[in-house]
Amino acid sequence: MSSPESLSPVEPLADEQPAKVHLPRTSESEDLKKIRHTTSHVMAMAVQKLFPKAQVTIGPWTETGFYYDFDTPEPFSEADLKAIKKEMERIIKKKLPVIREEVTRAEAQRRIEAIGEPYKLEILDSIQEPITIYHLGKEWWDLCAGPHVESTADLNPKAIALESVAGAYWRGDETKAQLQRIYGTAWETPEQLAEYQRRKQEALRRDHRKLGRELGLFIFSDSVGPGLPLWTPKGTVLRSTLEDFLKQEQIKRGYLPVVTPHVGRVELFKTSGHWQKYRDDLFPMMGADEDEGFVLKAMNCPFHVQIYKSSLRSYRELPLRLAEFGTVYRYEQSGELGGLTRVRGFTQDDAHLFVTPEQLETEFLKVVDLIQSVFSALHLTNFKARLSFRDPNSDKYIGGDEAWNKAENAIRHAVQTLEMDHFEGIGEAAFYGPKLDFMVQDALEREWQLGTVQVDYNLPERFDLEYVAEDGSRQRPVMIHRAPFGSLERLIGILIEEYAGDFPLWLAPLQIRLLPVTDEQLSFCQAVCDRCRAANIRAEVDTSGERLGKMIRNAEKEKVPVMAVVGAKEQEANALNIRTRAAGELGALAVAEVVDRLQAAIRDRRVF
RNA sequence: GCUGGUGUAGCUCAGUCGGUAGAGCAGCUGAUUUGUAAUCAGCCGGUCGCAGGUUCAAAUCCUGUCACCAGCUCCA
Repeated sequence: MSSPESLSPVEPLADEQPAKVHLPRTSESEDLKKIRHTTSHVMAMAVQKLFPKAQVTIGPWTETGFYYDFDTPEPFSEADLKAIKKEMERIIKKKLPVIREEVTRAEAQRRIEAIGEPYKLEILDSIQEPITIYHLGKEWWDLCAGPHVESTADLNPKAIALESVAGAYWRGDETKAQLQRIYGTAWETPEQLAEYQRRKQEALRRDHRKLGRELGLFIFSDSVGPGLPLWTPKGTVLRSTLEDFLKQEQIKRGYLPVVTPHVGRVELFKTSGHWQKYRDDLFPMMGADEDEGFVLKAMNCPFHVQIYKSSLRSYRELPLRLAEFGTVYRYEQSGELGGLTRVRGFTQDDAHLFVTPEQLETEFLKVVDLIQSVFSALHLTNFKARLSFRDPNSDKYIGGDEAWNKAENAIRHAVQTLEMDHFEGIGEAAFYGPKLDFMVQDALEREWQLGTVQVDYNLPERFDLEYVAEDGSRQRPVMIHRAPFGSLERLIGILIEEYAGDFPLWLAPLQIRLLPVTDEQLSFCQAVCDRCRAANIRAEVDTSGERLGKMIRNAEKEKVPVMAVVGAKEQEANALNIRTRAAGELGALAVAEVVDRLQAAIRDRRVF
């Protein structure tokens, strides 16, 4: 991964929340791969022993464990899982040898037909030679590419756990049968298993849903509806600080701010093509079935396009960069919603760049540079860049081959120029063009897309956009859609987990809290607080009348970065006794010095 | 949307075999005026997610429904 120059030194985080612990993953260890493969076979064998009617389908390993899908008349209960685990222990104790056998396609087919498992036949059709079968002693076998351990004696039942049951569609296809999937995890030693489980617990502690409630950043209300977060005062400070930060960066780079409505005519989205493509995801409003009807805005592009179209554009005006923090609404499937990472109403830090074909690559590079500098200011170093290209065998994309190839090459070239670590995701493109996505992981190591840059030859076509070129001819501009944050909601969710709630000073909803040792210092504290606020520092006085120890405890729990203790001595000397979360007690400092240092630290996005 | 799990006070959680709900924290009030992570006492707080059903009696059993969590599918 490229490491762009940091805009500010890395801020140390208070270590109350342990740092992420890296566990060995299957992709890194051949031994774990073997263990998980064999364990999954043992589980399938156990299931078939206890539930002879269960059809076994497929059972790969995952990064932290394994799963197997079964077609059963009755879903598995928790009691069933316990019984299956017991049966697995019995099988492991038998010390069955794991034997690899290479067979011809015809032979494999004959054997599968003999045991009557139609799912295996489908799998057989889709796999390449050589076809291998792995046996557990003489009692059970399955098609499997391996590798496996040599004997079930190599498995440690105490390092294995069955975790959950979930529905999963056969071959991931919604229209096909839903199977019962059992997830498990397997390790070399019980200690590794315990470490893995402890790690999952820890992830739960830095979960943004939990921290968001504890720190009072946002809420959900049953009366408002699922997937619609409400921002409390503290969360709103965080939001607008991020917004202001990006707005300033954008002004420096020649973006022009715009504001567009939250609803628009159905007709607009028919022209853009979104209506046909994403009909079910739009929130309908009155008369949405007719062209005169309205829907809630689900994307900003068609609105910005209207602004572009509002006058005849000259090549001298391009690139035209229209930016808006646009709130959009999408009716996501209910099972998809979760915390701030997947919501139904969210604010995109959206901008649309209208450029000439010649400007495309330069502008694309500039956008990527902006995204990199934003990520670096936020200390989000743990991201991956994904080149999202179309699947050449699918027909869900709009636009000609030539335009697609041109755009894909431009993106590839840009990424190479910036020497950015990346991977290609075939079939991940938007229907109107290829894109470059920035992926980050949440506390539970699930991947989310944040920033995105998308090239679009389609909308200019559909809306018949033009500019007047140097030679007086009418030309078609290219559009770049881009959102460094992706959505403010998702970004904040990820940031809460990344920082474990411990926001850097410049982002912290409250930056300094003044703690009067006795009521005698209340008015002095109030005066200092006013002075801080006048200097744009987010300050507050603790008026609870509690003892100092309790006030400090409360401030620490709320993760206030700077605390100022004020007793008789400090008031006398016009000073503050500073304690920071990151560095502890710093001793007495003059009020003026504290204000200056705070201002500078906030401006430079540093620690106090 | 599908499969499984979970819903008890603002938060974290008890609640046995069906017999009309309990703790800590938070909040409020009072006393205390306190020097670097919890001062003491009292008080307030619940249609047990919601709606039906079974029963003399339901937080507890049954059905439906809503929300949340994990996974699947989708994702501009």
